[in-house]
Amino acid sequence: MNDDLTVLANNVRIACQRVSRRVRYDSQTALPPHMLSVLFGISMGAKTPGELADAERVSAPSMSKTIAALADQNLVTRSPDPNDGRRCLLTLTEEGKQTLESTIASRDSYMVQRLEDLSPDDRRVLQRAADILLEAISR
Amino acid sequence: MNDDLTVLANNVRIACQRVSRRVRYDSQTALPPHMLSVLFGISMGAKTPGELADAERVSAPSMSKTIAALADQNLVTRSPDPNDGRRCLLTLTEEGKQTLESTIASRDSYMVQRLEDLSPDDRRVLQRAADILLEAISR
DNA sequence: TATTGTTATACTCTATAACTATA
DNA sequence: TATAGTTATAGAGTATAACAATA
Repeated sequence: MNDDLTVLANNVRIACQRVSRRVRYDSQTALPPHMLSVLFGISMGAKTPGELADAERVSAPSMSKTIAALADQNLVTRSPDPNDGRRCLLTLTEEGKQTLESTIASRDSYMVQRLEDLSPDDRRVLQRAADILLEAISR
Repeated sequence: MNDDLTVLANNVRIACQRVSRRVRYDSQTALPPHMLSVLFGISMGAKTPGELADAERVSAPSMSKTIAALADQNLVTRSPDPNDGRRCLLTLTEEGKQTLESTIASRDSYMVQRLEDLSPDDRRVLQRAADILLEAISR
């Protein structure tokens, strides 16, 4: 039917997965991935454990445990929701923000090293590709 | 210093990680990721548990266990290396090949759906970007 | 003696089931 | 009665340490 598109899809998928893997493996992380994802989720606006469990596709008890661990390390604060006593509201501590920032910086620094020898033209291609991909997977 | 490059690196990284995540979450997989990685590793030429442990950045005992599980499910065969009695040589069974193929097909099918509405121009951009990225991370 | 792979044991992350508190 | 979150318990996956077999 449409083999060209399948080939493209495969190439794009492989490239994205390899980049992700290298970023994960080769850059410094102070925390395991599931904890970082939660910090990132909160920084992106998630407020409750339930929201985060849905977003991370993880069970509610798993998220409880992860959040408890983050709270133990003083990276996240839990406070009761004044409007709904069943809920709790999550915020990043200063330490949590810093941990997240330094992880992002380390990952970006890895990517910068990979991209710094590219021509201006190649950089434009990558920037456009990033935009196209984010648009394509958000539809 | 070079903020433009940092911004580009961040955008590219985010796009790749989101694509990877969506592929993992939204496509059908018959096996957990670590098992699939091993099947893929063997299909790409890895021959021994040690090679795979290095490639996957996993301990030797973990790899032993994963391979044992794959052998139990008749997806991989272990046979003694005739030239070195300490080693064992791994091969995919027919069932292992099929499992890998169907997973790849499912992932590519997910990507095809995401990309099928793109213009020819956008597709060219993605193809070039995939090439650029693979080259950049292999240096 | 060094290397390849496995077994023994323990820790982490995850899940389902059961529980508490609130709506 | 339903919902948000936690606690109890168990099942994967991983790691380090100790071991067996071969180089």
